[in-house]
Amino acid sequence: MPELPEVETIIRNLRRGCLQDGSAGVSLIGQTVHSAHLFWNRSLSSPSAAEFLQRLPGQTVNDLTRRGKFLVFGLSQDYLLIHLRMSGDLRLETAGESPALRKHDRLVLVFESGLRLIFHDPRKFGRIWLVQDPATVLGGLGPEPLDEDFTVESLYDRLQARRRALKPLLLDQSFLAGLGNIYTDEALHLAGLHPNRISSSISREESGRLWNAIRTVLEEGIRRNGASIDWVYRGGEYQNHFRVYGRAGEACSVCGTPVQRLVVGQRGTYICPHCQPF
DNA sequence: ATAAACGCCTGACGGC
DNA sequence: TGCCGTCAGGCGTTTA
Repeated sequence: MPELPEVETIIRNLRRGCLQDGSAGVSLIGQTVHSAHLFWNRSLSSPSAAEFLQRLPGQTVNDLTRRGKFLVFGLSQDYLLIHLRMSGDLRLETAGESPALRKHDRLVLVFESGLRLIFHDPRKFGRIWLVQDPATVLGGLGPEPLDEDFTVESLYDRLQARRRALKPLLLDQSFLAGLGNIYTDEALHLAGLHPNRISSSISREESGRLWNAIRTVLEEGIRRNGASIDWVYRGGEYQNHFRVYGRAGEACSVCGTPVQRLVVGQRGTYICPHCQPF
Protein backbone atom coordinates (compact mmCIF):
# COMPACT_ATOMS: atom_id res chain seq x y z
CA MET A 1 0.00 0.00 0.00
CA PRO A 2 2.32 2.78 1.06
CA GLU A 3 4.33 4.30 -1.73
CA LEU A 4 7.22 6.74 -1.52
CA PRO A 5 5.25 9.70 -0.05
CA GLU A 6 3.60 7.57 2.62
CA VAL A 7 6.91 5.97 3.62
CA GLU A 8 8.57 9.40 3.68
CA THR A 9 5.77 10.68 5.91
CA ILE A 10 6.16 7.75 8.30
CA ILE A 11 9.93 8.26 8.48
CA ARG A 12 9.53 11.96 9.22
CA ASN A 13 6.99 11.19 11.94
CA LEU A 14 9.33 8.65 13.56
CA ARG A 15 12.13 11.23 13.54
CA ARG A 16 9.86 13.75 15.23
CA GLY A 17 8.49 11.12 17.59
CA CYS A 18 5.00 11.78 16.33
CA LEU A 19 2.36 9.53 17.86
CA GLN A 20 -0.70 8.09 16.13
CA ASP A 21 -2.95 10.91 17.26
CA GLY A 22 -0.47 13.44 15.89
CA SER A 23 0.72 14.58 19.30
CA ALA A 24 4.39 15.16 19.82
CA GLY A 25 6.38 12.45 21.53
CA VAL A 26 10.01 11.48 21.76
CA SER A 27 12.10 10.92 18.66
CA LEU A 28 13.11 7.37 17.89
CA ILE A 29 16.62 8.60 17.18
CA GLY A 30 18.89 7.94 20.12
CA GLN A 31 16.65 5.24 21.56
CA THR A 32 18.21 1.93 22.57
CA VAL A 33 16.37 -1.36 22.03
CA HIS A 34 15.52 -3.20 25.21
CA SER A 35 13.72 -6.18 23.69
CA ALA A 36 12.05 -7.36 20.51
CA HIS A 37 8.88 -9.41 20.19
CA LEU A 38 7.96 -11.13 16.94
CA PHE A 39 4.44 -12.50 16.51
CA TRP A 40 4.53 -13.65 12.90
CA ASN A 41 7.80 -15.25 11.91
CA ARG A 42 7.25 -14.89 8.19
CA SER A 43 7.30 -11.10 8.52
CA LEU A 44 11.04 -11.60 8.96
CA SER A 45 13.08 -12.13 5.80
CA SER A 46 16.42 -12.48 7.53
CA PRO A 47 18.10 -13.52 9.72
CA SER A 48 16.36 -16.30 11.68
CA ALA A 49 13.91 -15.24 14.38
CA ALA A 50 16.29 -16.44 17.08
CA GLU A 51 19.22 -14.44 15.74
CA PHE A 52 17.03 -11.37 15.10
CA LEU A 53 15.66 -11.31 18.65
CA GLN A 54 19.11 -11.87 20.10
CA ARG A 55 20.92 -9.26 18.03
CA LEU A 56 18.56 -6.29 18.46
CA PRO A 57 18.68 -5.58 22.20
CA GLY A 58 21.35 -3.04 23.09
CA GLN A 59 21.44 -1.44 19.64
CA THR A 60 20.76 2.28 19.39
CA VAL A 61 18.89 4.00 16.56
CA ASN A 62 21.37 6.38 14.96
CA ASP A 63 19.39 7.50 11.95
CA LEU A 64 16.15 7.01 10.06
CA THR A 65 16.08 7.25 6.29
CA ARG A 66 14.10 6.01 3.33
CA ARG A 67 15.20 4.27 0.13
CA GLY A 68 12.38 3.74 -2.36
CA LYS A 69 9.59 2.22 -0.29
CA PHE A 70 11.97 0.82 2.35
CA LEU A 71 12.32 2.29 5.81
CA VAL A 72 15.98 2.21 6.82
CA PHE A 73 16.90 2.23 10.52
CA GLY A 74 20.60 2.77 11.02
CA LEU A 75 21.48 0.99 14.28
CA SER A 76 24.76 0.84 16.16
CA GLN A 77 25.69 -2.57 14.72
CA ASP A 78 23.18 -3.38 11.99
CA TYR A 79 20.60 -1.94 9.66
CA LEU A 80 16.95 -2.69 10.28
CA LEU A 81 15.02 -2.54 7.01
CA ILE A 82 11.24 -2.60 6.81
CA HIS A 83 9.07 -2.83 3.71
CA LEU A 84 5.37 -2.23 4.44
CA ARG A 85 4.11 -3.79 1.18
CA MET A 86 0.30 -3.61 0.95
CA SER A 87 -1.01 -3.15 4.46
CA GLY A 88 1.91 -2.55 6.80
CA ASP A 89 2.07 0.38 9.19
CA LEU A 90 4.21 1.55 12.09
CA ARG A 91 3.10 3.26 15.26
CA LEU A 92 4.82 4.63 18.31
CA GLU A 93 3.50 4.24 21.83
CA THR A 94 4.92 6.00 24.84
CA ALA A 95 5.76 4.32 28.12
CA GLY A 96 2.57 5.63 29.70
CA GLU A 97 0.22 4.11 27.15
CA SER A 98 -1.48 0.78 27.57
CA PRO A 99 0.73 -2.02 26.30
CA ALA A 100 -2.22 -3.99 24.90
CA LEU A 101 -1.43 -5.53 21.55
CA ARG A 102 -3.77 -4.96 18.68
CA LYS A 103 -4.95 -7.51 16.21
CA HIS A 104 -2.38 -7.88 13.40
CA ASP A 105 0.57 -6.52 15.36
CA ARG A 106 3.55 -8.50 13.98
CA LEU A 107 6.59 -6.99 15.71
CA VAL A 108 7.08 -4.86 18.81
CA LEU A 109 10.37 -3.16 19.64
CA VAL A 110 10.53 -2.04 23.26
CA PHE A 111 13.11 0.65 23.97
CA GLU A 112 14.88 1.23 27.25
CA SER A 113 12.91 4.46 27.74
CA GLY A 114 9.67 2.51 27.57
CA LEU A 115 8.85 3.82 24.08
CA ARG A 116 7.50 1.12 21.78
CA LEU A 117 7.61 0.82 17.99
CA ILE A 118 4.95 -1.50 16.61
CA PHE A 119 4.77 -3.02 13.15
CA HIS A 120 1.13 -3.65 12.29
CA ASP A 121 0.35 -5.60 9.12
CA PRO A 122 -3.07 -7.22 8.54
CA ARG A 123 -2.19 -8.89 5.25
CA LYS A 124 1.22 -10.15 6.41
CA PHE A 125 2.92 -9.09 3.17
CA GLY A 126 5.35 -6.72 4.87
CA ARG A 127 8.96 -7.78 5.35
CA ILE A 128 11.74 -7.03 7.83
CA TRP A 129 15.50 -7.51 7.53
CA LEU A 130 18.32 -7.06 10.00
CA VAL A 131 21.54 -6.89 8.02
CA GLN A 132 25.05 -5.52 8.27
CA ASP A 133 25.11 -4.30 4.69
CA PRO A 134 21.86 -2.68 3.46
CA ALA A 135 23.01 -3.07 -0.15
CA THR A 136 22.28 -6.79 0.09
CA VAL A 137 18.59 -5.80 0.18
CA LEU A 138 18.54 -2.38 -1.51
CA GLY A 139 21.23 -2.95 -4.12
CA GLY A 140 18.86 -3.68 -6.98
CA LEU A 141 16.78 -0.53 -6.63
CA GLY A 142 16.65 2.04 -9.40
CA PRO A 143 17.25 5.77 -8.93
CA GLU A 144 15.57 7.79 -6.21
CA PRO A 145 13.09 9.99 -8.13
CA LEU A 146 13.54 13.09 -5.98
CA ASP A 147 17.33 12.93 -5.94
CA GLU A 148 19.47 15.21 -8.06
CA ASP A 149 20.99 12.37 -10.02
CA PHE A 150 17.58 11.45 -11.41
CA THR A 151 17.67 13.84 -14.35
CA VAL A 152 15.46 14.35 -17.41
CA GLU A 153 18.25 12.95 -19.56
CA SER A 154 18.75 9.84 -17.45
CA LEU A 155 15.01 9.09 -17.55
CA TYR A 156 14.94 9.47 -21.32
CA ASP A 157 17.96 7.20 -21.73
CA ARG A 158 16.50 4.55 -19.44
CA LEU A 159 13.15 4.64 -21.27
CA GLN A 160 14.92 4.27 -24.61
CA ALA A 161 16.90 1.30 -23.36
CA ARG A 162 13.75 -0.71 -22.66
CA ARG A 163 10.83 -1.91 -24.72
CA ARG A 164 8.08 -2.13 -22.14
CA ALA A 165 4.70 -0.62 -21.46
CA LEU A 166 5.17 2.55 -19.42
CA LYS A 167 3.10 1.63 -16.39
CA PRO A 168 4.66 -1.75 -15.54
CA LEU A 169 8.08 -0.23 -16.19
CA LEU A 170 7.43 2.64 -13.76
CA LEU A 171 6.20 0.12 -11.19
CA ASP A 172 9.42 -1.88 -11.58
CA GLN A 173 11.50 -0.85 -8.56
CA SER A 174 14.74 -1.64 -10.37
CA PHE A 175 13.81 0.94 -13.01
CA LEU A 176 12.77 3.66 -10.55
CA ALA A 177 12.38 3.32 -6.78
CA GLY A 178 9.26 4.42 -4.97
CA LEU A 179 6.34 4.61 -7.38
CA GLY A 180 3.34 2.36 -6.76
CA ASN A 181 -0.05 1.95 -8.35
CA ILE A 182 -1.51 5.29 -7.26
CA TYR A 183 1.34 7.67 -7.99
CA THR A 184 2.08 5.96 -11.31
CA ASP A 185 -1.47 6.59 -12.52
CA GLU A 186 -1.34 10.14 -11.20
CA ALA A 187 1.98 10.85 -12.91
CA LEU A 188 0.90 9.36 -16.25
CA HIS A 189 -2.26 11.46 -16.21
CA LEU A 190 -0.37 14.64 -15.38
CA ALA A 191 2.11 13.84 -18.17
CA GLY A 192 -0.68 13.06 -20.63
CA LEU A 193 0.73 9.62 -21.41
CA HIS A 194 -1.16 6.35 -21.87
CA PRO A 195 0.01 3.57 -19.50
CA ASN A 196 0.38 1.17 -22.43
CA ARG A 197 2.74 3.40 -24.42
CA ILE A 198 5.96 1.55 -25.15
CA SER A 199 8.87 3.12 -23.29
CA SER A 200 11.19 3.26 -26.31
CA SER A 201 8.59 5.23 -28.29
CA ILE A 202 8.57 8.10 -25.79
CA SER A 203 9.98 11.32 -27.27
CA ARG A 204 12.34 13.65 -25.44
CA GLU A 205 9.50 16.09 -24.97
CA GLU A 206 7.17 13.41 -23.54
CA SER A 207 9.97 12.15 -21.34
CA GLY A 208 10.42 15.65 -19.97
CA ARG A 209 6.72 15.83 -19.18
CA LEU A 210 6.91 12.47 -17.43
CA TRP A 211 9.94 13.49 -15.38
CA ASN A 212 8.17 16.64 -14.22
CA ALA A 213 4.95 14.75 -13.51
CA ILE A 214 6.64 12.05 -11.42
CA ARG A 215 8.37 14.62 -9.24
CA THR A 216 5.30 16.80 -8.99
CA VAL A 217 2.92 14.08 -7.80
CA LEU A 218 5.47 12.68 -5.32
CA GLU A 219 6.12 16.14 -3.90
CA GLU A 220 2.40 16.85 -3.70
CA GLY A 221 1.92 13.53 -1.90
CA ILE A 222 4.64 14.32 0.64
CA ARG A 223 3.31 17.84 1.17
CA ARG A 224 -0.10 16.34 2.03
CA ASN A 225 1.40 13.67 4.29
CA GLY A 226 0.63 10.88 1.84
CA ALA A 227 -2.68 9.30 0.93
CA SER A 228 -4.98 7.38 3.28
CA ILE A 229 -7.39 4.99 1.63
CA ASP A 230 -9.43 1.96 2.61
CA TRP A 231 -9.48 0.98 6.24
CA VAL A 232 -5.77 1.68 6.68
CA TYR A 233 -5.90 5.27 7.79
CA ARG A 234 -2.60 7.03 8.21
CA GLY A 235 -3.53 10.66 8.51
CA GLY A 236 -2.61 11.83 5.03
CA GLU A 237 -4.99 13.76 2.81
CA TYR A 238 -3.64 13.33 -0.71
CA GLN A 239 -6.56 10.99 -1.43
CA ASN A 240 -8.70 14.14 -1.63
CA HIS A 241 -6.60 15.41 -4.53
CA PHE A 242 -6.29 12.39 -6.81
CA ARG A 243 -6.57 13.30 -10.49
CA VAL A 244 -7.70 9.88 -11.67
CA TYR A 245 -6.96 7.12 -9.16
CA GLY A 246 -10.17 5.44 -8.01
CA ARG A 247 -12.32 7.96 -9.90
CA ALA A 248 -13.82 5.82 -12.67
CA GLY A 249 -16.84 7.55 -14.20
CA GLU A 250 -16.03 10.95 -12.71
CA ALA A 251 -15.15 13.87 -14.95
CA CYS A 252 -11.46 14.43 -15.73
CA SER A 253 -10.44 17.63 -13.95
CA VAL A 254 -8.70 18.83 -17.11
CA CYS A 255 -11.18 18.11 -19.91
CA GLY A 256 -14.35 16.67 -18.32
CA THR A 257 -14.17 13.32 -20.09
CA PRO A 258 -15.22 10.46 -17.78
CA VAL A 259 -12.26 8.70 -16.18
CA GLN A 260 -11.88 5.08 -17.30
CA ARG A 261 -10.71 2.06 -15.34
CA LEU A 262 -8.66 -0.49 -17.21
CA VAL A 263 -6.27 -3.26 -16.28
CA VAL A 264 -2.62 -2.87 -17.19
CA GLY A 265 -0.11 -5.44 -16.06
CA GLN A 266 -2.74 -7.02 -13.81
CA ARG A 267 -3.21 -3.76 -11.90
CA GLY A 268 -6.30 -1.60 -11.77
CA THR A 269 -5.47 1.50 -13.79
CA TYR A 270 -7.24 4.83 -14.14
CA ILE A 271 -6.85 7.15 -17.12
CA CYS A 272 -8.52 9.98 -18.93
CA PRO A 273 -8.95 8.59 -22.46
CA HIS A 274 -8.88 12.10 -23.91
CA CYS A 275 -5.81 13.46 -22.07
CA GLN A 276 -3.92 10.16 -22.36
CA PRO A 277 -4.37 8.90 -25.94
CA PHE A 278 -2.52 5.73 -26.88
C1' DA B 1 13.93 -9.14 -22.39
C1' DT B 2 9.13 -9.07 -21.53
C1' DA B 3 4.85 -10.52 -19.75
C1' DA B 4 1.43 -13.31 -17.63
C1' DA B 5 -0.22 -16.21 -13.89
C1' DC B 6 -0.03 -17.25 -9.36
C1' DG B 7 1.06 -17.18 -4.38
C1' DC B 8 1.19 -14.75 -0.20
C1' DC B 9 -2.92 -12.75 3.40
C1' DT B 10 -6.98 -10.26 5.59
C1' DG B 11 -10.80 -7.30 5.14
C1' DA B 12 -14.31 -4.41 2.89
C1' DC B 13 -17.93 -4.11 -0.24
C1' DG B 14 -21.71 -5.19 -3.43
C1' DG B 15 -24.95 -8.59 -5.19
C1' DC B 16 -28.06 -12.20 -4.25
C1' DT C 1 -28.23 -12.32 7.99
C1' DG C 2 -24.98 -15.06 5.43
C1' DC C 3 -22.40 -16.53 1.47
C1' DC C 4 -19.72 -15.43 -2.63
C1' DG C 5 -17.00 -13.15 -5.81
C1' DT C 6 -14.13 -9.22 -6.48
C1' DC C 7 -11.01 -5.96 -5.24
C1' DA C 8 -7.11 -3.78 -2.60
C1' DG C 9 -1.25 1.34 -2.01
C1' DG C 10 3.43 -4.95 -3.46
C1' DC C 11 6.55 -8.11 -4.97
C1' DG C 12 8.87 -12.76 -5.61
C1' DT C 13 8.73 -17.04 -8.29
C1' DT C 14 7.49 -19.74 -12.02
C1' DT C 15 6.13 -20.28 -16.61
C1' DA C 16 5.63 -18.94 -21.45
